[in-house]
Amino acid sequence: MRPESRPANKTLIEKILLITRLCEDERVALSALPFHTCSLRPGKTIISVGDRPTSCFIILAGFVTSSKISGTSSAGYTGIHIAGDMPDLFGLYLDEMDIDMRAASGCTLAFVEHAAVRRLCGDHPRLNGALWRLTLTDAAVLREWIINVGHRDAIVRLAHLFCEIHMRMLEVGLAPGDVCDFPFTQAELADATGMSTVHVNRSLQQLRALKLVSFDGKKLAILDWAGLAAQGDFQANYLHHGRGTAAAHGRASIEERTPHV
Amino acid sequence: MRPESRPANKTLIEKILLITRLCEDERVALSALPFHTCSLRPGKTIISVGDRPTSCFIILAGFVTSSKISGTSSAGYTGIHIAGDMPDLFGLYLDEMDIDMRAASGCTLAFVEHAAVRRLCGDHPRLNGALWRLTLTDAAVLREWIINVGHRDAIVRLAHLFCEIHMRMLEVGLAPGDVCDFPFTQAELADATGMSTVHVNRSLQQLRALKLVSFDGKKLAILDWAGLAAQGDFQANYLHHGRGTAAAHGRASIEERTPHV
DNA sequence: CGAGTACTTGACACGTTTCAACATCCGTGG
DNA sequence: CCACGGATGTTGAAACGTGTCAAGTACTCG
Repeated sequence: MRPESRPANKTLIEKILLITRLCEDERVALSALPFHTCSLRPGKTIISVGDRPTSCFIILAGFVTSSKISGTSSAGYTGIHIAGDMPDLFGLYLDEMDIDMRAASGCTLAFVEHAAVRRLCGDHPRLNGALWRLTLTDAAVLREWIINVGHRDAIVRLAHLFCEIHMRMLEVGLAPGDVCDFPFTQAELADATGMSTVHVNRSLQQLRALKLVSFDGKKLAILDWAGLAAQGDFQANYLHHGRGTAAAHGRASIEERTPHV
Repeated sequence: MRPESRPANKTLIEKILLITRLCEDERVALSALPFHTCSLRPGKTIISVGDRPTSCFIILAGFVTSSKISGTSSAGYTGIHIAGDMPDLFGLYLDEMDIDMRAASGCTLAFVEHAAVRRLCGDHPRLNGALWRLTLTDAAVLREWIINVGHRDAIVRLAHLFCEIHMRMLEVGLAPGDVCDFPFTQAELADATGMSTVHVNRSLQQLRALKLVSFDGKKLAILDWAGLAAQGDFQANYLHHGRGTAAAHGRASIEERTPHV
């Protein structure tokens, strides 16, 4: 409730540093962002379809899921968000939320008022770009999910999901020794992959039998990265790691790309 | 090649007007954007995975598809883009393209250099916001596609796709009398919905038998909107029509949204 | 007119879902 | 401490939706 004073949005800064270089000025501005943290129990709803939030949040710890068709028995996840993510940043420019978001585990969030973010973006063009880019990499993950749930079959789907989560956890330093938290039930994996709980169970057993992963509903351990990536048809390019080129030196010019017909 | 002089980015302005109010200043700046148009034959590749474009394009006429796993026989569409869209705007901040884009029909595109767009965004904060918002509504469509291909069955999937395309065409004035162009083969619908060509054919026949749509590979006519929307589990909210509220008067405050646990 | 492309149809195979029963784990309260 | 109950995981058998294969038809364009 009351604005916290400790500089805990270090998490966001680190995340942004993954993709953009910041000057001192910009770091200071980021650190000065007013926010307040709060802790949520697993299962707690954060936002619902139709909401018009005036703030957005950074996940400091834990997991958050996005879903649609909440009414029905099966949820239909559109995304899984981990520490460092800012999953509802898109609310900054979208009128109404089109998804529900829930705390998939106990988690702590840092809320920032939209107004403050807008001010930040106005004052610091490169931070504006960095945040915009954050929403674009999220969109890139959405594209991959479309392929995953729509065009790959069960075992591949699951393997791919594990690869993605693990890779993203690695990126933010949360997967030491190829092990990371992943407190999801098989039913939740079913929601994330568009399969039935029973089939998730069976596919999991196959992945275990192949000695690719170990997963107990709490921790995810990758036993054989190359093998799992092969099994999961996983190429990490869509995650857009590394610093973006705001002043891109592209190789392909317009002429090369669009031969006139 | 040579910068065109006629003011044909009217299309983009109209699109942006759908979501944001512009002042005279901003309209002038938009109209002054240097661009050059080109026409493409159907099937022409526009961008490929790995490209690092230095410009982006607005679709002035025709249809463009985004896809992944291009190598394989079946394509795996991640999106269908129509006139007024700026489907690769995300390249402005993403290093490498993670999708392929093809002209699905003959189409004419207007290319704008990234540098020019960046300048525009720097000079006009509200245009910056409008373009950002464009990428966010695209992302909202991606979320819906995840649900569509992952959680709905064949007939519903197809019906939903038809609803979406038609609604978006309506939005930009290209579906007078509930009829719009939609020059796609059944094989392409299969790529877009993650089903086999044969099953697309059979599902189509069911939709026709229900007198919901008429579709001949060129034109799409909605015969019964309410019926089709029901059949397709379609709610238009995710398209985020109407003007966004950059200075949102939200009802839900942080306190309401996030009870402290 | 011929050839290629798109569409249509039928029969069959297969992956996945559903249902139902059972086992296991874990927190809670007696 | 143990007993209980609920949620989670596991297993089998059967039903169903969708994919695959293969043949055939209709259309379009040169």
